[in-house]
Amino acid sequence: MITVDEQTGTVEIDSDLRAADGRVPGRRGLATRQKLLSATRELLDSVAYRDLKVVDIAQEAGTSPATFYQYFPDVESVMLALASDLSEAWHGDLRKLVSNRDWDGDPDGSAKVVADGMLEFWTRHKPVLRVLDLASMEGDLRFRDIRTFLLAGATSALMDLAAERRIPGDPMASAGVVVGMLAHVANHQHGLERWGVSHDVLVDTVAGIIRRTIVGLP
Amino acid sequence: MITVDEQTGTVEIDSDLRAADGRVPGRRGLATRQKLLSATRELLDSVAYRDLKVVDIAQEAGTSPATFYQYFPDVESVMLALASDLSEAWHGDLRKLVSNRDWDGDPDGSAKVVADGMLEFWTRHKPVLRVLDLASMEGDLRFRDIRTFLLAGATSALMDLAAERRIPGDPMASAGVVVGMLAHVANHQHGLERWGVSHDVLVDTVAGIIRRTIVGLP
DNA sequence: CCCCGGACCTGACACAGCATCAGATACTGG
DNA sequence: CCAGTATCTGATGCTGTGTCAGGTCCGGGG
Repeated sequence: MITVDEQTGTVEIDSDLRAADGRVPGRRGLATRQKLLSATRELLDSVAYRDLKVVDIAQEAGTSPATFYQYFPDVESVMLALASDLSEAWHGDLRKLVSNRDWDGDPDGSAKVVADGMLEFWTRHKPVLRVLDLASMEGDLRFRDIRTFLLAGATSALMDLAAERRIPGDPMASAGVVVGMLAHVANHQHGLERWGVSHDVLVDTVAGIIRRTIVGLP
Repeated sequence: MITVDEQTGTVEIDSDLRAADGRVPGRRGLATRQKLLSATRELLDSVAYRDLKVVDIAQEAGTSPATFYQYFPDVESVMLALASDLSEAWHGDLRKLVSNRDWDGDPDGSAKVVADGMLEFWTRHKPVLRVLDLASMEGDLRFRDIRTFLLAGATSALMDLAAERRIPGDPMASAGVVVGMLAHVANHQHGLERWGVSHDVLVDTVAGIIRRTIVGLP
């Protein structure tokens, strides 16, 4: 459920939030909840997920651990909320990144825009996304569903593209693998750069794979 | 092996393992250490990395937490050891998986064997590898170096292949992206299967990408 | 303006897991 | 069989978790 408040511009996802005691939080409470979410995102830039503690999140948010437990049962749930918000917010944009392109007129340029856009998105939200990835791999269905939803738009758009063009091989598999590749490359960009691969070369390489796998050669 | 003691700043060049008190472990001690490593690997099949506790590892290994600390300073170090062992053991085999192929005579078959082999390897060692991946992403240099070493053989073999064949684009980037793709696909195989992509179709799709990116089309 | 009731926050606490060490136990060579 | 050393662990202080009762804040009715 997504609600948009026209006056404040606030986007509220999941309208039936509850505090630990069953209360429906008001304005002040939601602000605190938001501070906890931001604090978590902030900390995740510098501390490993494994070392992320409730105490630290509370302190970063300028509140106490007890307050934390008013809004989340544990750290994992904060991650779930962060991932869920991200997913709701970007699902559509990622789809558009693929579908709003002129694939017939400029296939190479389109592939490059998609590659660059995905890498940019993944890099910007890396801390949350790598936890989302880990939890999905570990078999947590809640995280996996969120991940699936986040990527579903882009994946199905790529799939349609591949199907339309009668590319040899399974369109679903091709789209899934390409999206996965984008995610992985973004996550390990730093590692690749250490091997002397610049950002631009990376984008070109990935764009080339998209081009050949999804669009096909002329 | 080179070890740097963070606290004293001592650089120790010594292939021998040391217990917490500086002793060189004997047969019995090494067996205990090994039991702790196995217990950790075992537990990682079913519990999330974040929830992996020293107490549980000790219990699974049939010993006490105090003993754990004789051999490892913390859980992260066990992971480091597991990842390092894996890397040493498979570095060469992964290289051979790529280089011992008849790329001229049977490029499609070769690509498929590489795809299948990599996926199989990754799947078999998934619990350790996904932690290795996460820690690398989080910027931990010790893990990143291990990951780099593990993949260096296969990557450079693919790179040579791409360079020999004068494939358009940067060979290093192509090889790195392909290896990353393999890793990612293996990790998220279960998720892709849920979208109705079978293992065989996945192997074919990935093999196709290797074929087109590294070997080129006839 | 004050005061009241509910929304919100937190100090205090009991308990789990971390990390260390001194002393007990088990193995091995002689 | 004993001495000596390798190995193990119970006891312990400390950090972080999760809960609750009671305190603080705030907006609306009198």
